[in-house]
Amino acid sequence: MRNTKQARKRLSELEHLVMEFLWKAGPSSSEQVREGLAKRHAMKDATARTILRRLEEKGYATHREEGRTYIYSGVERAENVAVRAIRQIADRFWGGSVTALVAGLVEQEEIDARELRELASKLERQQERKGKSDE
Amino acid sequence: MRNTKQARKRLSELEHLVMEFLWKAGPSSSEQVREGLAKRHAMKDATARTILRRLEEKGYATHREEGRTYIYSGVERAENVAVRAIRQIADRFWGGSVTALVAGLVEQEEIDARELRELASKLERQQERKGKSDE
DNA sequence: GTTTAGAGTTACAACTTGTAGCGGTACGAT
DNA sequence: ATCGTACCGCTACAAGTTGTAACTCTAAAC
Repeated sequence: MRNTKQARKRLSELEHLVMEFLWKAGPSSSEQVREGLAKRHAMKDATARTILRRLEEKGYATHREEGRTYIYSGVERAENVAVRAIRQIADRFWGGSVTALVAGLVEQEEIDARELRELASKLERQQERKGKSDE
Repeated sequence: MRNTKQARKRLSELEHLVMEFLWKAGPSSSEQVREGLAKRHAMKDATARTILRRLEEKGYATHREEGRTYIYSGVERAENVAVRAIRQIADRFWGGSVTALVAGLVEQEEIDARELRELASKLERQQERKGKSDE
């Protein structure tokens, strides 16, 4: 089944919105998606179902059946998808170096160097704790 | 579909490739672009010109005329475009927080916490030096 | 039995993407 | 002056994507 490690297609604007909803709200029916997004983007039920189906075709979502209702959920955690996207940007603009990318973020003043250092220290401590308890 | 809101359109695969070339090689004629990308993506001259024209329409490139030749160049620095893309990802997946995004990168092991801290310290020192000399 | 919620199927116009031909024209060579 | 050539503008077009949804069918709810 030639479909294991596919390079996953891009999401359209609306598809993104729906995925965001799924990630935030958790497993949902098409109707819940439609209602949940009504304010940001109104659509008919059939439309919501089409988007969900396409997301499943593209490999971003799956569904299980609950009675006669389809409950959709994201296949991967949001972070994974996001990180893949970032990785692609790193590849394109910083020769694949995520470190360089972060440096770029600081340079462009998207994040403050001090804040970054504090964050890094915190994460480092967390990691150490985790490392110890893993032994 | 109506994409009335002009928040800069997305680049297609080939458009990306051409922009990368422009950024790396600097101002170039369509012919230079075509030749420069020949190995990665062969195309006829007319095709190269179409892509360049579209890039200009989308606001990513401009051209000046040199004799009867158009010399194209990127409107913004690559970093700006990249950072905008990252910002968008931060918006989508981390509620707009670039800090959270970086934390996510560490969590997903795209970058090591220690490495990040070292980078942050270095950048912080650089920033201080710069801050002082700016006075 | 009739209504109805929800799935499946099909459609379709607008837009995008990659690809390029054709025609005009200003230059440089003959 | 003439002619080939390098370049540009304009036009085209098939595939694919996107947003939007109607229409149909079926099983469950009254």
